[in-house]
Amino acid sequence: MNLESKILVIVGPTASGKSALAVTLARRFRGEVISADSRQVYRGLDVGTGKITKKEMRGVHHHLLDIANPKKQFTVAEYKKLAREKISQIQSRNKIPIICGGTGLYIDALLGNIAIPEVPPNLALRKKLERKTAPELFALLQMFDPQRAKTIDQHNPRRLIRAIEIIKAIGSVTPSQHTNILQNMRMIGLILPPAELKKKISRRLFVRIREYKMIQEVRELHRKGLSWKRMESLGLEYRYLSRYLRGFLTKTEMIEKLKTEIWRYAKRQMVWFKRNKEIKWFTPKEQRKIFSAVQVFLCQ
RNA sequence: GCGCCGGUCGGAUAGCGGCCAUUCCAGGAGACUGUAAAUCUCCCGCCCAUUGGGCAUCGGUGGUUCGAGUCCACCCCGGCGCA
Repeated sequence: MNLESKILVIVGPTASGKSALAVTLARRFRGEVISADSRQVYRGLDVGTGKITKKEMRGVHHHLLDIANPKKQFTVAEYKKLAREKISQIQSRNKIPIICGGTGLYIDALLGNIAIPEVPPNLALRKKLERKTAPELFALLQMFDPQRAKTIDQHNPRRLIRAIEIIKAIGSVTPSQHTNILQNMRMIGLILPPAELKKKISRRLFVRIREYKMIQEVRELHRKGLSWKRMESLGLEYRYLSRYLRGFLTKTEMIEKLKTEIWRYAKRQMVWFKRNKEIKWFTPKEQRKIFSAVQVFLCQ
């Protein structure tokens, strides 16, 4: 096995310290970081997404940040394509790609654990289907593709619509299979006790709000034409800050709501990552252990 | 002191004599085939069980009634009004 083909992946819930670890590992083992974050891809979403700053990068190259217009929807498929390109570019420079992020779907798609049908979103169709109720959509799906209907969540309109969209384009939803799995990679997960993570989340939120930058950022995004509706769909900070700016929530309500919502998000991330048995878990403080794990992996 | 209103699962709330005590928030467990920070599901009084079953419970104590969270009396607590 040659060193160039190895890939490092860092995952974990929000506020667990992934970005800092990625920088440290990149500096130590000659790596470049590829972000795996569905919100940090957007330009202008900085404070709210906790995007790493130039200074924090400490000279390490970072990829797939600020590559998309927030007014337009970025998708997993684009992510996978771009990230695969970045991986080979980095490897051709004889460096180690370090994939780092909290978006489980993006990481699994990139690694090849989830197959993504080659069917782009069909906005017109979606708009039409959105008027239907979940039972109606499910009935349609049962008619078109009974196979897929068996495994889908029949209460989830978004999934049902996507399935129908695929069927309209290519006839049926092919059974999911592992495709093109990336070899030679090591997954490192950062985890800390719930109480500690909660505390970190609150503290970080408090700082971002106190320094006023986050509220300014959201106000500015809206001034530049990012609709409130779009903010809602971006979730968390953008959703609740926009509700605050529109006067639906007081500042205190907004902060409380955000704290609990971010915590719930962190739990969802954990649920996703926990089922991946390849991830080796560490606490952020176990840096030495992480170093030696990486060392061993790179030398084998 | 008098009058009015209210006291229901951690918080808020529905319930106007009988059928499973409702809904929201918070809490917990999960799902995930191009929106994934999104979207969706389940649990959330106690005990046992595989479906299910058993026992509680609506501030307190009595009462009316075949039957009471719901009606009555008194008491306790909170709010408002009048003194």
